[in-house]
Amino acid sequence: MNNDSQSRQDQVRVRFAPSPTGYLHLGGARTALYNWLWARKTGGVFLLRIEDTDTERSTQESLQEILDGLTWLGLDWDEGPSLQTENVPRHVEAAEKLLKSGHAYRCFCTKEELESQRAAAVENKVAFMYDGRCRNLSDGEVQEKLALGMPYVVRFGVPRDPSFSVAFEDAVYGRVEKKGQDIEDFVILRSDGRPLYILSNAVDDASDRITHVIRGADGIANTPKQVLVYRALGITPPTFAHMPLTLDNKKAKLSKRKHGEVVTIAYYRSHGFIPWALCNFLALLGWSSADGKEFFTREELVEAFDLQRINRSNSIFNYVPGDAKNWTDPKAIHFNATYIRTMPLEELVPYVEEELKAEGLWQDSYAADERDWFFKTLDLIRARFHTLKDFSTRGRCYFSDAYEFEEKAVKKNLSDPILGDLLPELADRLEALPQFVHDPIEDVFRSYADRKGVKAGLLINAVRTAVSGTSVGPGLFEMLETLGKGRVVSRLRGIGDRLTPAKLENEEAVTG
RNA sequence: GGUCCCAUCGUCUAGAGGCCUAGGACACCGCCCUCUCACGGCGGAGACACCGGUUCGAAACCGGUUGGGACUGCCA
Repeated sequence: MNNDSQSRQDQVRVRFAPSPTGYLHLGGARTALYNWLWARKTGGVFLLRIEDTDTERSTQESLQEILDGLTWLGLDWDEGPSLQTENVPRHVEAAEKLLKSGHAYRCFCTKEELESQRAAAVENKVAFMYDGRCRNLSDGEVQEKLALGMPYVVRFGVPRDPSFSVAFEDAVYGRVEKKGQDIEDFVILRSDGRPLYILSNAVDDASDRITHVIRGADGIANTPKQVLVYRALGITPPTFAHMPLTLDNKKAKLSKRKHGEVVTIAYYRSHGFIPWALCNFLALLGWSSADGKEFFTREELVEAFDLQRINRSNSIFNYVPGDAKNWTDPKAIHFNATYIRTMPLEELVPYVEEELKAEGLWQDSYAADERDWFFKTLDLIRARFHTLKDFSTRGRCYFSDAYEFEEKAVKKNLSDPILGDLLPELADRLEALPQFVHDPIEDVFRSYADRKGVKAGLLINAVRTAVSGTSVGPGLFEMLETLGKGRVVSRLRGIGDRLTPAKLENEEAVTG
């Protein structure tokens, strides 16, 4: 019992706190992942808090997409999602407390005044920082302005002792210290009374009893301000762990506006990624395991993950626009392909089922009478696939007779005129086989090639293209066995009109 | 402009002063395997940004330079 309450007190509590103003993107997912990993590793709690205080930009669709994305990735949360807007009264209360304790003050400067000051500073290339003029207003002056109904914001009054500085120990970056004189008297409450991020975030982290704030390094700059808020409120700040940012190949921030859908999680879902493959890839952007291992099951990654092994330098998401083969970071594709190729079949099957259903290629028998055939087929074809999409595109010929013929493949493998005579005869011989399995099929090909004085390769490649439409794929004899006698024979017999340009012309002449 | 952070192959990274003529992964190239394409195996090319200092010894520590990034909102 005692132990329980003790451990509850020490229990790690982390959160993912996105603002629902856009899509769940790679950076956000990685932040969520690191938090989730830390919670799972420590037996802690992972909570989800939606920071929707920017009411102008927050949308329901965005929130839904974030939730869907996290669910798809398998990053389950233990508490929430809570909405930050519901906590606004608590934030305002904190601001009032700070006002009373003298840590904050009312500032009556208008936006316009500040903006012109800022513009002038930029023009003169000098640092702009609010000069704190309202800080020295007497009680009488404040009352007077309030009586006049003048709008005001609430600013945090940073101690102005020249020797004052704030410091915190970052779990990734080490000690971070900032001089008080380099910190502006920042706004914590807008003139309409709504709280701002620095305040809300700190107050919510405190009331959510967050122990570790794991977030992007872009948050490091305002962490000293938040530490100031915590202290003024008499709260012990959480441990901060800032993770390096992920940038594009020009070292610019990843954004949907600039890079398009490729930075959104939804894109990977719709383009045939295994969710865990994406997580595994993302984990390695800014973190590495001590033993150099790269592929992890969830359990293994939870076990191996450690805040201390998070990098300090930004990483680059190696996406090159316009590269058809590498439509996203090549290493991400490699991870996905490796998962597809090596994961337990029973785990892969549901993903493929979903894909085939979406493309109208699914048969209920695949889960019943033909289950064994289905598993065997997936096992045969998955080795060459990069995404789940490949099962419905490149793998189409295994599930449907309506597969495409690649022009290049037809030209390469079906252009020899002799095939017009060979293929139908070969079909007859295959049809006559009592056992339509690998070795007998191969015997038919080899002996028929011998008899006709052609290379077996000619027949093999021609048949591959005839039954699948492409020039690449698994070993032909296993492929034919999987396809089954009926399909193979009918496809070979139906191939006539695709055979040679000469033959095509003849047929046209006859018809015309 | 100011404050802060970062700096190893094209990319992700290992590296806590001698284990480094710098290791792994992806991508690339070659060879092998082979009915094609993958997989796999073997091999190749490919990096410590620069300059100083500390030290017997520096990729590692210190300083500077350069480069990059973050922040600099009554956004989050």
